[in-house]
Amino acid sequence: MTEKLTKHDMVEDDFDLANFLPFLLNQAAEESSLTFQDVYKNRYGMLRTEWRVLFHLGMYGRMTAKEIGARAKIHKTKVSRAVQRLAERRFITRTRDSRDRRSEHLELTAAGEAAYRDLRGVAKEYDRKLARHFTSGEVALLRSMLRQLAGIR
Amino acid sequence: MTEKLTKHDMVEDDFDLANFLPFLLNQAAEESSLTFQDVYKNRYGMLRTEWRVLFHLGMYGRMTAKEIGARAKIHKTKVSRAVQRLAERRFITRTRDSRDRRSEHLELTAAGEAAYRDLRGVAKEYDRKLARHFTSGEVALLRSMLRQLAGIR
DNA sequence: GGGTAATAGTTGATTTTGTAACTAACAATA
DNA sequence: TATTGTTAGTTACAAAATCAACTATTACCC
Repeated sequence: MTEKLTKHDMVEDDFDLANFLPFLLNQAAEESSLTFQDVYKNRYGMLRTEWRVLFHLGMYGRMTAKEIGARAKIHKTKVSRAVQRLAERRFITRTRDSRDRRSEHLELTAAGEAAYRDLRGVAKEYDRKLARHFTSGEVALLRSMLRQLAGIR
Repeated sequence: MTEKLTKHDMVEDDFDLANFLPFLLNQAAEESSLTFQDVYKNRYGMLRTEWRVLFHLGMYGRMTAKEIGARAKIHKTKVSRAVQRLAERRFITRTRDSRDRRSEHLELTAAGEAAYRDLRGVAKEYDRKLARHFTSGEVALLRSMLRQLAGIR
């Protein structure tokens, strides 16, 4: 006597959306961002985009808004607003390019540099904490895969 | 003659923010979401949260807004609004629980089910495409690590 | 050179999200 | 059964993201 099965009792497909990579990536990204967000938010009143801009400038040095957008894949309007706020708070300086006066070069001030170092220290610690769950080989592989998925070659 | 080095020439630290896990996770998540977003956005006019709610209902069947929020870690206000929109568009039905009239049970309509199947098919194909860059062992490890980082045990 | 297209960055309008306060229903306890 | 506390879900308002249009400047090219 075969009873009627609901659609959810039947195995229709071997694909399980709970393992869908974009879904898992988003969940992991969101979860791992939250803890760190508290730090730059509470300690420096920064938004996520601002922290990203700050860390790109801290990591690679002087560059234009466009370059930051390209590297970090942040839309130019977001970069523009983040730059405004960071400049207001004296974390960065903006200087027009003399040869192409449309663009301007952004650079960390001493205060920006200090914030960057501070946050980088926290980030380092937090990264260690996240990596602690895995072997160093696993973490290396994870980073490499994420870089590839992110389109960073 | 030791020249003055700029701060970026010096190695101050072994930690490179370009490898910061939350950063890499976000980049990978964003990149991998974009392609798929186009599908549910253009094909069904859905937002990300709506697609997520739809797929939870499609995957696990009838459940309440609260359960969806708990499983997918989506805030209740986001779920509430997604449910409203999905119900307006007749992708889901809402029926009050007779024993506890605060909560209601959500279920896919035929149209919702069709959309779910369609999108799941696209997702499956896309997942395969993403996984193609790696060995199956690598992908399995990746998923498992992401689950752990996401706090899904 | 003059006209057109392209580029860097900004601004404004519209959507979407986040936060907090709220309603309605239920539970527990005295 | 009144009192107080919880819970499911909604709503209102503020914050932020998105999208399109805009300014100013440079590049192209006839």
